Amino acid sequence: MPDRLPRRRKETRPAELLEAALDLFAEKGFAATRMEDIAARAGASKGTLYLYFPSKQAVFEALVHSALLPNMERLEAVVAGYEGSTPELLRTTLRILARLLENRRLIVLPKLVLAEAANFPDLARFHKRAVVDRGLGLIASILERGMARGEFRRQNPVLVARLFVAPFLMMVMWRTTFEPLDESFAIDTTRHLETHLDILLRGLAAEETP
Amino acid sequence: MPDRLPRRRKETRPAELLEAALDLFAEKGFAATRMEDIAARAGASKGTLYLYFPSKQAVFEALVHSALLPNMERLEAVVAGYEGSTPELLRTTLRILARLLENRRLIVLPKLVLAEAANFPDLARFHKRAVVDRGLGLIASILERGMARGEFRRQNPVLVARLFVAPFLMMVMWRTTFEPLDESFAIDTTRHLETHLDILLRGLAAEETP
Amino acid sequence: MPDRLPRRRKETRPAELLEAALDLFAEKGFAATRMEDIAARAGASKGTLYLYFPSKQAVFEALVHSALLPNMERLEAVVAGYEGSTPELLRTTLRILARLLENRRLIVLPKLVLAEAANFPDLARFHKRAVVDRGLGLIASILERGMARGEFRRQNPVLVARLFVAPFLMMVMWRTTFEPLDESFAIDTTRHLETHLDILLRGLAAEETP
Amino acid sequence: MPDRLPRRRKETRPAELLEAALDLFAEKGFAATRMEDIAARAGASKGTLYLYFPSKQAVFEALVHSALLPNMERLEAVVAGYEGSTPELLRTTLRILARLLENRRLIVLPKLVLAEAANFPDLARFHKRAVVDRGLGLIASILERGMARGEFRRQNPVLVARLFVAPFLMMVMWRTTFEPLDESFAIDTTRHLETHLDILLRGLAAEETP
DNA sequence: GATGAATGAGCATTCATTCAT
DNA sequence: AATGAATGAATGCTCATTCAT
Repeated sequence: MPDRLPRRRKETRPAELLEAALDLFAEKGFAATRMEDIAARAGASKGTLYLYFPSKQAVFEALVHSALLPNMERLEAVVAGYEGSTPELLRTTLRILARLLENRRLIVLPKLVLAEAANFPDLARFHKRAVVDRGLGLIASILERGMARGEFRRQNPVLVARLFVAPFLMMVMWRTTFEPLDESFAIDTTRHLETHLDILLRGLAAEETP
Repeated sequence: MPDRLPRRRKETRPAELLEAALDLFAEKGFAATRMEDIAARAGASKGTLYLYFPSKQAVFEALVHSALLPNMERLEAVVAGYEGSTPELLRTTLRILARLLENRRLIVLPKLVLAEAANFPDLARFHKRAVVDRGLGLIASILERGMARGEFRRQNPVLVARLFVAPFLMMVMWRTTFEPLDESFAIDTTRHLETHLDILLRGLAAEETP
Repeated sequence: MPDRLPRRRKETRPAELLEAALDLFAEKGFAATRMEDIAARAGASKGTLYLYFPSKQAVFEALVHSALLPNMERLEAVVAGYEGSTPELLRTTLRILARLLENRRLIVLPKLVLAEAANFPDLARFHKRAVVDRGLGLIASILERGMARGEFRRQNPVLVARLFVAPFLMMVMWRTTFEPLDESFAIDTTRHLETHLDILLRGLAAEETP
Repeated sequence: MPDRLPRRRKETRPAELLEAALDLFAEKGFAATRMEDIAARAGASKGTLYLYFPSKQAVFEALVHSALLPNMERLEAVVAGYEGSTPELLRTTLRILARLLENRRLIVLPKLVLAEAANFPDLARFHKRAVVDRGLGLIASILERGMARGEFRRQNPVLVARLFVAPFLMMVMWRTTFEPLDESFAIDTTRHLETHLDILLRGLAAEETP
């Protein structure tokens, strides 16, 4: 009887399956990951996987929902409650995002969404709305706060938000694309992003009013 | 009368086939594009396609080689012959790259390479060496020129080169991923990149020496 | 009502599939037999065939293993337990092998192995070791027994074993190659082999010791 | 002008093409040999090959005709003119055939005919008539001569002819199937056949009439 | 709830053969 | 006579999905 604890797992099963799926998607990409492999890694059978998710695409979508949205909300909460200077808020935001980039499994999700967008336009649309637009909106609101407080010079906040985010995208693509090829391709994320912020803050600084 | 000159097209056929492949890869991605479709769009048969390219992967590779390398070389030539101020050189570089971004078909190639890197690591390695590293090296050399001439403050040039490039990557991903979903998602590339350069140049400007 | 009991046939399926494969290989040869045909003849789908055998070659190999080895063992057991005179043992051996030749489906396997040896060298190697060498060794041991007991004159037993076997090979090739072309090409196997044994035994007989 | 002697080869071209085909069939078997390869090895183009042979099967047939029949005729001539004892004639016949077996390229033809018989029944039929039946007939006539002259005891000559030939078939299959796998699998053809003849002649010897 | 045997649509690739030049 | 570009039928294999147990 090596097979104890069979029931009662109903609650945890979906999470276990998603975790297995995330691992495999990270390792081999979406197309190369077989439903059977996902089930096997989660210690379940193919049938069970289909019990919780009606299709491979559904697994992918659930993964995106479950992994990205909580982080989104956490970040929004931090920003909402912030009291200090806007440059400091921007630095805090950058560091929170940088910490997310450290999570080797999490980081593959945006890459996957981008890579598979042509195959799953609905998912891409959802991701744009729920992650991209919402994230850019959050950054833009920070920038507006800075402009309103005279800390930044006037600029289109949405536009700058995209520029603020671009180096994160670069890191996502680099780490998911090139780093797996060879360890020596690794980049120092922190330095990359701190330099980014440094240049950005100087570039955004309000004109000296002599 | 599209059906004249059937034989002796050995010279033009590969280019026609690559063009068709690029169109389809752009539309549907690599995996979803069938060899038969490529051939058909080029007005040829499957067998003819295999006459010129031994595999689907080979088509992809030939596409990357033929489309990216010439532009790389053109850019290097411009930079090598430049005489004016470094900020102007950076602006010229940005505009050349921006114009490449306008090419709706060309732009899908980097996206594809990134998306398929896991499936074609050799191609990814080649692309990193021949496009990414080479391109970043070129930008870094421009930045070094500016620092040497006292136009920019001292910074790690490779690091800054990556920051210079990040918004281009963002545009590539945006235009290939989100714009096809809905026309209204389009971004004004020029404004995006000009703002980027504006902030970057300010952020990099040499300290006032009073 | 051939369509009952669709599931839970895991135990019997491989044998059914191999039987179908043997039929088709016998009829059309290895190359000309399609996996789909094998599956269809076994009342299964292509996918099911691949569920049990990872490739066409694997089907072939399983067939060779499953059909030849048991007979090999049976024959060895008979020889090992034999008590009578060696000429009688040789005659018994010949009759057992002759009976195997009667099996119209079994007989195609050696023919196939020979015909496909260039395409499947590993299989050929295995077959040489597991069937040819082992069989020749068995015959050689019988011949040695006869020589040791003074029933046969001294001769290289391995060499003679090959001569003992040659007419069986001839029957295999004849029946698989020429008989299918025309019924009238049939040969009386029994007479062929009994004559063979008759001549061989006389040719091997110990010199009269006057 | 590296391309001299273009014309005038009309006579030799077919022979060159057949030689190339024989080489390749010997190396890789019939199915695995591509028409393009045959043409290339003969220094010609695919089109030229089709100029002389209407199909791959036709190449095969021409090969069988051109390579086997002359040897057949040569052997018949030797037998027809023979004057000595029948055992000696049998030994001479055996040696002529043994020498043919030494020809590594020639030897693959019977193997190919057997292997491909299912795919080319017409060729198999032709081969049976023109080579097998004719050859067995020749041997049978020698055996009849020996029985008529009281050198051999009475036996069905056709039946014994097949037994005489069986070890040659074994050598053909062995050398074409197992020897290419590993040099160490080589057999001493001469000893094999001489032992065969020795046993056969004893086995056939007329009864001592005391 | 859970299983895993069964399905079959889908696609890359090969190569004998044709025929305009 | 000779070429070689073009064709397209044919087939092994994969894997998401279904469903009887």
